[in-house]
Amino acid sequence: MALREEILEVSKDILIQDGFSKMSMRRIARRANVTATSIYLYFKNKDDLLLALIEESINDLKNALQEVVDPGKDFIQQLEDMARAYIRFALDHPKEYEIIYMVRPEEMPKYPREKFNEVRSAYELLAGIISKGKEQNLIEVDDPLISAYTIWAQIHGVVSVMLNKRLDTRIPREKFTDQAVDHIIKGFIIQKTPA
Amino acid sequence: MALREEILEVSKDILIQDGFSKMSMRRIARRANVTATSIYLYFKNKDDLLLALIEESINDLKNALQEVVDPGKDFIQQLEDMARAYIRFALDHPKEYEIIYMVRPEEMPKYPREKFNEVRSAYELLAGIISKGKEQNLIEVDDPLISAYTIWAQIHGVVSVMLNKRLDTRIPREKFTDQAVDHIIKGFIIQKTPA
DNA sequence: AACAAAGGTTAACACTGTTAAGTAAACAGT
DNA sequence: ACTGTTTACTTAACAGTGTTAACCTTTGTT
Repeated sequence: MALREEILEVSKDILIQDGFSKMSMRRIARRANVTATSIYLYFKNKDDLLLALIEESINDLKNALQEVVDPGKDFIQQLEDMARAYIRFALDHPKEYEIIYMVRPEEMPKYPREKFNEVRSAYELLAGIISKGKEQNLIEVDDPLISAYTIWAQIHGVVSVMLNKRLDTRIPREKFTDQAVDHIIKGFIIQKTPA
Repeated sequence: MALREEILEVSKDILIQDGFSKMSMRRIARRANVTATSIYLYFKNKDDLLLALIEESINDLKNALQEVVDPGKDFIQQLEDMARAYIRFALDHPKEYEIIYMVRPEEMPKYPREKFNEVRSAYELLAGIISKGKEQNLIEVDDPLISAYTIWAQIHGVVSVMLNKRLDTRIPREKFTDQAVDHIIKGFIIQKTPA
């Protein structure tokens, strides 16, 4: 059973150091001092292995977010903290973040629905915060879950543009993230004092 | 020279119908009634071919956006039209949209910088609209280009969550996009009348 | 007629994911 | 102590991959 963990570790190393295209069964096996076929004793196929890696990464992200949650803080501050934690995680562990969104679902129809529930719990972390804001009438929200997804999606977009190096070189990263976070949050807040 | 176009067309067909993993040089060649090596007469390698496909898709997206631009319309309406046109394009041509963001830059360091300039022109389409809003003091903007990227990123995130089937099944797609567009735009607008 | 370029081809190399079949060691039951 | 079975792995093979070097034809030019 130790080999399973070894395979996961080696796979992740290769993925991070050498890139996705270099992550072949034989290469993984070689670095784990077994043959490629041994991997199939612990994973149904390559997709299944990839899935396990995705799961790990999702958990890491979830933990990074969980760490930053502080119910004592002001509501808007909480939203901002989470957004920034998310962005920081993605920029600090770009490969790990990429893994999460790497699966092209059309090519992986076997992707088990229930696996996504672990991501869901992260959404619900955010939805919880939003619900509180709603109670305090600080925020204009219909369904907190939808709002959580909306915020999530927007942040993911911001991050993904940066990770894919799609950002104009003339734009400083920090200014971009600052403005993005600012706008995303403002999109939800009820502004009581017009500028 | 006609073969080059034939290859592009066949490649796109395979990519859309059979998925990325099935898009092999030999399969493309077979369907174009040539041998795989012939492709190398027109494209340096597979990445180069993929790049050409990306370029095509970007242009299609750009055209879809261009169609919707109408300077006669109200500024906020223009923003919304563009956002909706973008989302519609992505949802109507998911594979084509995916192609645009398919490149994993780490694995494709040869990606020529200047190619991105064509995307840039699309950003500048958006930046132009934003500039007008700034002049009219309808919008709170520092640098229109940054804002254009921010909006773009947010919309991309929204779209990408849906395309990757990451959206909670309990959430109706339309409600999600409506709310997303609403919030993204509101994040930029100076609200004069608090609710 | 001779030469060169254009537009292809065949054969091969070193890889890929995956499967069927085999092996060798550890353990369990009688 | 002899079976039988399970566990953990290996070897060999299949069909496919991207890519290159070398080789043909056909076409056009001088």
